[in-house]
This record gives sequence, C-alpha cells and structure tokens, in this order.
Amino acid sequence: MPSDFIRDIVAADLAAGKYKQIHTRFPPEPNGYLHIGHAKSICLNFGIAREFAGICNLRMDDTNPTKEDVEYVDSITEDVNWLIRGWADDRLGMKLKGKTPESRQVNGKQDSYLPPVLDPSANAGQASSLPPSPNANAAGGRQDACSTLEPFYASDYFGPVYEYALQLVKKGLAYVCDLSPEDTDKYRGAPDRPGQDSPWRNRPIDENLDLFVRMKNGEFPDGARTLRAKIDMASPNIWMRDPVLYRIRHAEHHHTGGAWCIYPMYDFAHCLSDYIEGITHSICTLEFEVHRPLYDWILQNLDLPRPRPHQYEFARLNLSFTVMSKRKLLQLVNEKRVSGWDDPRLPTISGLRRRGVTASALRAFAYNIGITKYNGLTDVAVLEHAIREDLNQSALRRLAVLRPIKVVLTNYPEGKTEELDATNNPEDPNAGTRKIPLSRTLYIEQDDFMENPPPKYFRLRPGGEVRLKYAYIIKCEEVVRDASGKIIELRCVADLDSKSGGPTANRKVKGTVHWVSAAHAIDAEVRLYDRLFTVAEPDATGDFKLHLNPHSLEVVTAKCEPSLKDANPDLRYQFERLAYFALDKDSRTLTGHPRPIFNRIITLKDTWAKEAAKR
RNA sequence: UGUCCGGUGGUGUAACGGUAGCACAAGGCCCUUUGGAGGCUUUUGUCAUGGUUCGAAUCCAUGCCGGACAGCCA
Repeated sequence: MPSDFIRDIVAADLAAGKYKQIHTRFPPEPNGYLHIGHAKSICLNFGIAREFAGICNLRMDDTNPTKEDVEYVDSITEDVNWLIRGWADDRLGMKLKGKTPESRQVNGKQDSYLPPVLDPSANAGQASSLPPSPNANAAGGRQDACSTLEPFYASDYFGPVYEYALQLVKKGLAYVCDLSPEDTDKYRGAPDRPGQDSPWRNRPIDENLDLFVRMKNGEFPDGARTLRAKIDMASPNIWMRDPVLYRIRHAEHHHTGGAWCIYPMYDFAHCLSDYIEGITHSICTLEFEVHRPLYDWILQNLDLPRPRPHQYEFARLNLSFTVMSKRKLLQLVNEKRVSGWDDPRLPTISGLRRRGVTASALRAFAYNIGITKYNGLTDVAVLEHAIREDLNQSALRRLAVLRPIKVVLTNYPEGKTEELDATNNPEDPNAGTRKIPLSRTLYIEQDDFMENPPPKYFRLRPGGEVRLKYAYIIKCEEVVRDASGKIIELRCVADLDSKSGGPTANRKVKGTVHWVSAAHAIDAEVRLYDRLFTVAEPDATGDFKLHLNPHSLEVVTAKCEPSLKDANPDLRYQFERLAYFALDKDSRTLTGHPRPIFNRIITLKDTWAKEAAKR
C-alpha cells in the first residue's frame, strides 16, 4: 500500500473521526485528452478511495464553454474507465444521467447536494472486502445502472452556484464591476505592488443584485461586466485581490446548451462543486496552492450546513523526453506532427493504450514515482521499466524477424518440415507451449550476422556457430552475395543431433538467435516507435518542436511465425530477443488490410547495444 | 525589493528526534537455448552556517538555491 503525505492526512482524518467516509474526485477540464500526468492524479484519487473504502467522483470541470467539447468528455470517460478497470472501478462515483443537485433544508440552511452512485457491476467477480456504499443500489438493477450512469459535470451546478453568488452579493461580499478586462488587469497591481480598488467596488447591494440578475438575463455583451468577490485589493496574494467570480460569455455550452450566458470562474465553481458532491479531500496540483485561501474564503463566507471540503496539493508529473502541456500536445496534433491524440508516441493515455501499454503498468509507474510537493523531472526510464516489468510477466513469446536475411540449411532435406516445441512464457508455466515449423530455408535477423564482428560479439559469423532458438545449432559455411556485393544468403550446416533432447543438445554455444521458417512465415506491418524527442527536456528552451526525433517511427515488414496470424488484440506479445508488441487498432479498422499491424511497445533491454555503443 | 511552497546519491522517493534505506540509472560478476528474465555486487547523497538536544535529514534561526502566482483559462 502506497504511503505519502496526502494519505497520511486522510488516515489521520479518518482516525480522528472527522469523516464517515472519504470522498475524492478527479476533475479534468474537457478541453483535451488525458495524459500520463493525469494518470498520476487518477491513481492518487482513486487509490485513496480504494484504500480507505471511499469514493472518487469523475467530474468534468466544464466552466469555460469556449474551450470544451464532447469529444473530450468521451475520451476522458473512456480513459479513466480503462485505467481503473478491475482495480478501483467499484469506487468510481457517477450519477444518474441528467440528474442535478437536490435542493433541501439542513438545519434551517439552504443546501444543494448531489450524492454519487456506484456501478454495482464494477469489479464483477472480485469479492470486495470494502463496505458497500450507502448509495450503491440507488440506481436499481445492474443493467439500469450501466445504461443510465454518467460523470458529474460542474456545469450541472450552474443553478446552485448562481444562487451562492447571489448570497455573497446580498452579504455585501461580491459586487458587479464594470471595468474592462484591460482595466481589471491594471487595477490588480503586481505581485510586489498592491492593487487599487475598482471604482465599482462600493456599489450598493441592491444595484449589484439588479445588475447581476441582468447579466444572467443576457442584457450585456461579453466582457461588459463581471461579478467580483470583495476581499482585499492590497492582499499579498493576487488571487485575493477581488477575484472575478462570473464573466459574461454568450456561448453555447456542450452540456448546458444555451441555458446560460454567464459562467462561473474556476475558483468559484470548483470549491462549490466539491462541496455539492460532498468531497472531503480535494486534491490538485501545486499551482493551485496560492488559490487555496480563496477556496477557503468562498466556502467560509457562504452559509453551508455540511462539512466543507479541504484542498491539498501535490507536484504534477514531469517526464523526460516528452511534453505534457495540453497546449503543446494540441499543437503536435493540429500540426500533424503525430497521427492524432492517440498516436502511440504521445504521452496521452489513449496513445499509451494504443501503443500497447497496460493499465497495470501505468498504475505501477504511478506507485513507483510517489507523491510529494517537490517539482522534479522523472526519468522516462522509470516508465519504461514499469512497462517492461509488467509485460515480462504476461506477454506471450513469439518468434519474428524484423529485418530478414535468408539462411539455407544445406544438410536439411528439401521439402521436409518439422514442428518444434516453443515456450509461450517462461515466467508463467501455465502458458504452455506451441509448435513452430522448421524447414530448410529460414530467415534470421540481419543484426545477428556479422562478417567481421568486434570482440564480444557472439552471434553468427563466417565459420562460427550459433543456436537457433528451440532448434539446432548451425554453422555458417558460406556467404552468398548478389552482383552489387550485398549479402543475400547465408549457407549453413545444422548439427542435426543438437535439438533439445538430442545427443549434442548440451554443447555450449555462446549465441542463440531467433528465426522463422521462410515457407511458413507470415508478413506483418511492424511500427517501431521510439521516443518522440531527442532531448530530455524538449520544452526547456526555445521551440520544443526543434527537438522532435525524426526516427520516432519506422515501419518495417516483418516475417513472423504462423501463429501470429491469429494474434489477439487484447494480448501482448514479446518477439523474442527484440521487444514487446501489441496489435494496432488499424489491424481491425482498415478493412481488407492484408496483414496484421503490430506496434512496438518497448524494446527489451539490450546489453549488446550498450556494449556496441561504447566503441 | 511581495506572498506561498519546496531543497536527501545522476534521477525519483523513504526514514515522522535514535543504524540514511528503496527503485530507476550507471559499473562489475554469476547464470542463461531470449546479450531477456533472474541472482550477487560496487560507486555516488541529507543546500550552507549557527542553535536546541545525550542524539538532528527531521525542531528553531539566518542565509543560499529552485518552483508557483500578476487570464473575464483551468
């Protein structure tokens, strides 16, 4: 079980009896696709819900209609579900489709509350030791729940949030300001210089009320007025200098349509959304640290009958050799530097998924990097290690040759084929074995033969011996070239007694090489992905696109063992001695595509490459 | 020259006043029908200076360094 300062706080709060149940939330804005930095946050928020028998709501933080889109809502929902499936999906708080907060009276105070609904079909088959949520059955039957559940939307709270704004106005804690955006800027001052009061700051309450209602009714154009909190223009904290609470935007909203023309700002909507959903621990990234006093101010100054949520901040993920900002990712997508948001080279969750990275690998990565308040740079090698570790356990081993060179076994009978046993996964005895065909003509990897090898090279060379994995030891006797001098064929003699179980099976040969029978091989398109950038910090200086890796994608036609024609899109494969692969979605969607398409997820560790690089 | 938050090997993290540990990376060795996996092993660290204490990475002070904040974005 992970441990970090936030979980310490949660545990202490629980021990002190501060809350009956922990309630977190994951609140992305639907203005882009989720990336691995979000995965860290998802694992934190859902991990806490899971470990402390709580709930984590999925919420669209959609208060800015001009930047958001349902495409993003859908991708976010899919990515979150994929990442937590079978792990914390039974802790996922959703709501009934179309449901908005209920208004009620609590201790004589007006309250708005929208409790979560858990999907009763989640984590099916796994006996859960967690206590059932009080709301677990609110949706009724299992089928019902699945079809009628949806994420929370901050925009579903526009009604109550507007009411809360009215409450502040009536208390003299908010006012309508007529300053232009430029003047608002000027009046704000600077970090080391106090701001000035707006000339509209002391507008009478009745006038504020009247104006705010008319703002809502659409009487004023965009930017004409704002609703501002009345706090302190001289505060050393910029966010306390009468922050804007509402702005006018005559824009269609992806979720509320044309219902509103004023929209609450993040700071006003977020704390209230947390409150309305009954969130106990509102976890966000470090840049919101300076907003916390405002978060607390708003909640404190409203008459709220239920316990208030509290905000805690942790350091966002920075990963070497990639970019993480939505703006930059969007730029790569829009400028077609990559094929789309789910390009396998991108650090987006959908990209990683398409590449073949598993959800469990991502979770392991999130666990390994921990949670702190220190803003560092995580080496992408840590991610790569988590992926390899996960795949080593589960991937099916197969033989495939990416860059073939022909080998003829001169002493092997023409037309003969034999079936050899090959291990499906040495890490998992239950994975069993399969048959692979061997015949006189084979392919091996070009890299596995060198005419004049350097020291410590122990693959095939003229006159040298090498083991064909699962098969015979062969000796290279002749190198055949075409007219241009290019090597086109290796003629080898096989030790026909050296097969597993044979008399000379235990002869020590330094190298073992993968191969595929030429007559039986199937072709596959193989997409070899590499890091998208050539430098550790592409956005450190200047234009990050200058550091794009021109070799981040190479496509080859590989020769594969025949069993791979039935490759399963849900499984991962290790092409032995090379890398891990997964079937690309194009294999299914490109109708009539003549052959499977494999994405390289991650190479195997290559000690020889490292050795060779030293020269 | 403002406020807030940080600073532990190359990187990321743990140690909650009591032996500075783990992972990744790097190097070496063993093993190997994957130069994979696995096993063993080495190098490298508490920002600085004072103070409190029997004892400080931890508490206090000062300094130094780094990050965040001046959208009607989130």
